[in-house]
Amino acid sequence: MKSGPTIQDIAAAAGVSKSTVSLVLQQSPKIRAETAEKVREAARALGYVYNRGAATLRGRRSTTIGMVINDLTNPFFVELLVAIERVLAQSGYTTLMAHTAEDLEMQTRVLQSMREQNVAGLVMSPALGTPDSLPAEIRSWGIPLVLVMRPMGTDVDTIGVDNFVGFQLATEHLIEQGHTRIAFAGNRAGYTVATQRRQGYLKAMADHGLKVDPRWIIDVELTPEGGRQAVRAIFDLASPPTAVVCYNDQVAFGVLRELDRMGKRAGKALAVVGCDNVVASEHTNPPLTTLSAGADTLGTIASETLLSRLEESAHNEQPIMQYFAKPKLVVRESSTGPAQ
Amino acid sequence: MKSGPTIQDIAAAAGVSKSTVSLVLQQSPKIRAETAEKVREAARALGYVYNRGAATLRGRRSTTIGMVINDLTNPFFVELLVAIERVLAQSGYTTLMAHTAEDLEMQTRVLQSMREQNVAGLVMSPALGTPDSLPAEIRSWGIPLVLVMRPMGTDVDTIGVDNFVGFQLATEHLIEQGHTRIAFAGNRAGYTVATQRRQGYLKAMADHGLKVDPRWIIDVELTPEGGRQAVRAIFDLASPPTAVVCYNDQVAFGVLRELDRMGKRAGKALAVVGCDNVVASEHTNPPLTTLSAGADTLGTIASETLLSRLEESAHNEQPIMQYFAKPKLVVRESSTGPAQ
DNA sequence: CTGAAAGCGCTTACAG
DNA sequence: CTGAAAGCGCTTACAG
Repeated sequence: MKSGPTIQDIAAAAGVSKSTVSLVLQQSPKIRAETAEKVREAARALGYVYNRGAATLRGRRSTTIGMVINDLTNPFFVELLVAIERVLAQSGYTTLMAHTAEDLEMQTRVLQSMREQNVAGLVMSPALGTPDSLPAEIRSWGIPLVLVMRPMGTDVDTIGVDNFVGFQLATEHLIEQGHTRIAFAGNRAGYTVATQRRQGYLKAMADHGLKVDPRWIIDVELTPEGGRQAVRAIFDLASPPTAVVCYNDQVAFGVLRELDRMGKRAGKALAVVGCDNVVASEHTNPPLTTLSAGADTLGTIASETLLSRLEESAHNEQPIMQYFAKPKLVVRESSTGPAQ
Repeated sequence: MKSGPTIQDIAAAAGVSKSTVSLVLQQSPKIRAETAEKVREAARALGYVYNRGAATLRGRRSTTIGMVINDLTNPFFVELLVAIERVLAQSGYTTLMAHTAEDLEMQTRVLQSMREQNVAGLVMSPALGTPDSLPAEIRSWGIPLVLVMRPMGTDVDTIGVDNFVGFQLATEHLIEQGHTRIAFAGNRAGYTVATQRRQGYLKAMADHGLKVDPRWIIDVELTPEGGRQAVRAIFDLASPPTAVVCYNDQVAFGVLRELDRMGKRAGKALAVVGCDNVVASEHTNPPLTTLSAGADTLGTIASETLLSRLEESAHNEQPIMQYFAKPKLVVRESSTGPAQ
């Protein structure tokens, strides 16, 4: 860190005061055009770089936003992150990113670090097992928080998907294809999102008068390896299901892989539906039918929710935002077989 | 941003001076243990949060590292990012992340923003078409720079892979399987990394006395869609190649997909090798043979290179680091067929 | 081992 | 429309 010219140096070069330089840099209309031009010229000539840290300290408002993500190995979150970063950058904010890898201790460290860095706001997808009290704690720090994908009560701005409706949709699609024995892969006990998804599945089954064998509801890790286990569990049954709804695309990828290894074809031996519509789902063999929440749209809404919180004053507080997008089903070969 | 207690408040509560509090927070051995404990207790009681921005301003050294990545949709870079972040966090640094999406204007903006944020150092995978002068320019800013994956001359610390050796290896593996007509998918004119990879491929072919039809060297986008085009180009030839070396796993995914669509099986109709060993390469159908550079190792080395630059003084400058890992070939079914 | 003082680079009322 | 002055929260020589 060698320290370059400061506004003081510009002021001297342009023959004005520090205050004037500062106002010019903030594009203040209070400064005459010629003066402003003279100042900008001097700044350019000196190779001036604005010191945002000093401005934050003095001005008491920061332009960095913290983004805490639980799982960057899931491409859906990468797409979400990219979308959020894009919108925030357009509004002049810098994104401080952190990855918790579903580790609560890491999450605590990361949040601490973000406080120390003086973030103006926080977008967060909480790690599994995050205590329900965390949103209230963050609020007590005076940092606006928007939760993404993983709801934690109704007191905090939340952007996510309607998992119940989505999994109902996915299950009904399989029922329409003539399936009556449908499994659910990726149930995780005590995990809100998994519960919502399971209940959407159960609702669709019940609505169509289909019985569900408890062994069809398979608790596996939410990874490709989990998906492979699920397939083995399914074909271990005396009369195995003919279709499976997977917790997400990662699980579905494992399902497709294990089917292939067994010499079976997804869509024929077992109809498969995923969730997230990650880019790779279009390129699997066969291509994966999956629920699309639109990472791009969700990221945009999340950013905009946070931005409007940052702009609001004490008098014009807006109501809590709870937005759950209705997913769409993108039908590909894994659920229909090559015939269609 | 509500402003909490400062070291001044702690000093008052603990009955010591500001200086003492500051020293305690820096774990200075100059302070007696009892005094330190008293100060820490007061800080805890007041709910104190360290203001890193103020410290940076006064101390003239920053603890944030900028990380500029060209393509987060490629999971390899995500793995790299995660590794780098982990190592830097262990050394007390915070990572400021930015994604350029191969856009030069975006890259310029992002670098500007990082300068304003006072980053102590920069890890960067430059966007395609970055001018050769950029590393020198960044050096002139006084910010240490480590390049990852994409070399730009020998004057700057660079961590990457030996693409030449890697693609030689990949091609030789296919030759050992009995292939003599081998294509290269993902040549991009004027792109250093693509050139290195192509030359590794050509070397292996030449070493084994195999001729290369120019139409086997296929220039496509470095995406799954590019891979699909490559397959169509291959089977349009009168006597098509029986194997293909792909620029990276993304391209290979498209190749596998298009083969499947044509009712052909990778490993039988066409042997396929990728590069990067991204997590998903293990879960394709069939699983993908690919070059592994070890994102984790590379990320660790890159971070450590940067950290040692940050610690060095003017007197003990270390030589430029140019580290190119020899990739390993992970052999899976896409290059051997199910027989093996 | 601890305290008083200066100052990092900026912004923001307050005068004029 | 512009300038002089105070101060954001911290660190770092310098005394003692």
